[in-house]
Amino acid sequence: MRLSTRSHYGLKAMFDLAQNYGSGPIPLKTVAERQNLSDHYLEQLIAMLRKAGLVKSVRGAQGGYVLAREPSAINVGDIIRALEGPIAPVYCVSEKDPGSCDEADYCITRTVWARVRDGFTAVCDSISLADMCREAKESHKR
Amino acid sequence: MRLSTRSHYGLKAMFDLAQNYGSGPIPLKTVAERQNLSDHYLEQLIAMLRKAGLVKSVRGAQGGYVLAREPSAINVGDIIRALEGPIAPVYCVSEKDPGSCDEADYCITRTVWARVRDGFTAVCDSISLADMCREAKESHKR
DNA sequence: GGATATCATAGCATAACACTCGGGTATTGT
DNA sequence: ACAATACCCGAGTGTTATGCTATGATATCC
Repeated sequence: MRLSTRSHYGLKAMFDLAQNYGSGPIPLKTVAERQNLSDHYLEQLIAMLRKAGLVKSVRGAQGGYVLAREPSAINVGDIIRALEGPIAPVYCVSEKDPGSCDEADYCITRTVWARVRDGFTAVCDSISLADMCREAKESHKR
Repeated sequence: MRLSTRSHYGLKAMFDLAQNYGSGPIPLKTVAERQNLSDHYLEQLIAMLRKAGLVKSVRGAQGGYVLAREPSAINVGDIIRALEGPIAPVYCVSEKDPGSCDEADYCITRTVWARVRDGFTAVCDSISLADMCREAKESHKR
């Protein structure tokens, strides 16, 4: 099981924006430098996040990106879905468009994959950016 | 999030062997036909399962494959690991060889991926082939 | 010894991934 | 006005994984 680096980088970037939430728009270059990512590549990723309605952009000088909602209202699952598409361990149990499998009715393996998917999404949807910020604060104390 | 078809096909094949557990070795061609898979490709997959110690082979005429252990002692996680390698949403939290990330100590996103991984493995390791056989029997009643 | 199987390796077309590059457009401050 | 800043967009590219197919060798049973 593997996610692409899109999720990896995307979560880093979103976490960065969450930690700076309230300080106005943050230029992408700043995020890329802080998180040690290629800024050109990150641009493509943030475009996906913008189209998914997770971030808002402010163009021009002193512009940048801001979270579209409060950190507590954005969770890891949102980010993964925006960057990797609907969550599906195998195509026939895709979140979106269940996939047309003629064995769907009686296929036992299918129900297994559905449970695997649900276990995965349960975790992803239970962790918000706000949770991560809180955790970061606590780990910094020590 | 996506698994390759290896897991998809592999689970189907292993489930087939589980349902025929106790009837001696099953030739791969039979499994492939029943599960509607390319037998040549399945051969490669079962080789991986054999090397992982999940199935035993009997060569020659009247030969075939048998589960190496009882269906209750083989779970979905075993099969996925055999076919896809160690489970890791992102490289830095791989089950095997955690990956050398210099940010590992303080990286918050890393702890998130670890939780995602654990949620995933918890489900996979909780479903055995025996469970699937039982489920199949019950759904057949109806 | 022939039929039936597993075993092993190589090859190959397609697609996804992880970028880079080169521009264009909007906004701000001077 | 104009330059600097920063978002926006599409095309191109090397690498890797995927999902096969094909060919042949080896072992075992009857």
